[in-house]
Amino acid sequence: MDWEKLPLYSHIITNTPVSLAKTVVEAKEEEKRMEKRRDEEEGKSHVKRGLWKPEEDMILRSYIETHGEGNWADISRRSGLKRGGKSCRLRWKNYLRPNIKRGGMSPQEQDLIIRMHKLLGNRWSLIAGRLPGRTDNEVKNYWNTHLNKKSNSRKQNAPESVEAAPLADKPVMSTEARRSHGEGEEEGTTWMEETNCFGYDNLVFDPCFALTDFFPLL
DNA sequence: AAGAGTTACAACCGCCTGCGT
DNA sequence: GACGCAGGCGGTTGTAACTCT
Repeated sequence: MDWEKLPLYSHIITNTPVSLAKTVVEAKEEEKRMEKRRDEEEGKSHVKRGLWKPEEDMILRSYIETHGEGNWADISRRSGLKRGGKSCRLRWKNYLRPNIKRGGMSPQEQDLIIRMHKLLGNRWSLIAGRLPGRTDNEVKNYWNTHLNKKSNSRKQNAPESVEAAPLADKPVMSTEARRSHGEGEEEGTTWMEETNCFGYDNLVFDPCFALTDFFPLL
């Protein structure tokens, strides 16, 4: 139990006055603020923010290509980029990584996102994991800007849900897209494939797609 | 042409978890 | 068990690009 986060309760058990418990939290926050200010004054805090420049992308990409991923704080230090480790990781993961698919979502992808979201809620990384080349950030953004409205309007206008729509009406992936998603490379069928509960020939049914994705406690 | 409003998406922030010490 | 650190995640914000008036 983190008593510092529960000053109102901690004082009951430990006989610590509320004011004192609060002071501990406030003191820590003040300490953090002071430290930040000191860093800024000393010029230590020169972490760059905002949009990434092409030169920065190039540096990060070439560094990771030679040294590999992992230890992002180290990468940000050693590559000479004045970016935080987290920022480097995010930029690589969402933008620079190979096999990132950019551009608009296909109707299949859109529909899959809607269905997965219905099943999983805002578990963006899990949803993105079923969309090859798409990142959680991209899926999340796409949902917030496009599909959220769409799904709301569907709820209002159409009494029958997406699930109720006949599977035969669903668009089918192009041969090109199938190939790029590795169709024919796996042998055997999964439970998901057999039941084909999403109504697509491919896209989500990779061998790693387990029931535990939906029900992690199983 | 220009300013206001809207949209799309890149990036940041804070919290949580897992792991090593 | 406590602590610190790194990485991952979802929510939120910032901003460039676009559209409307």
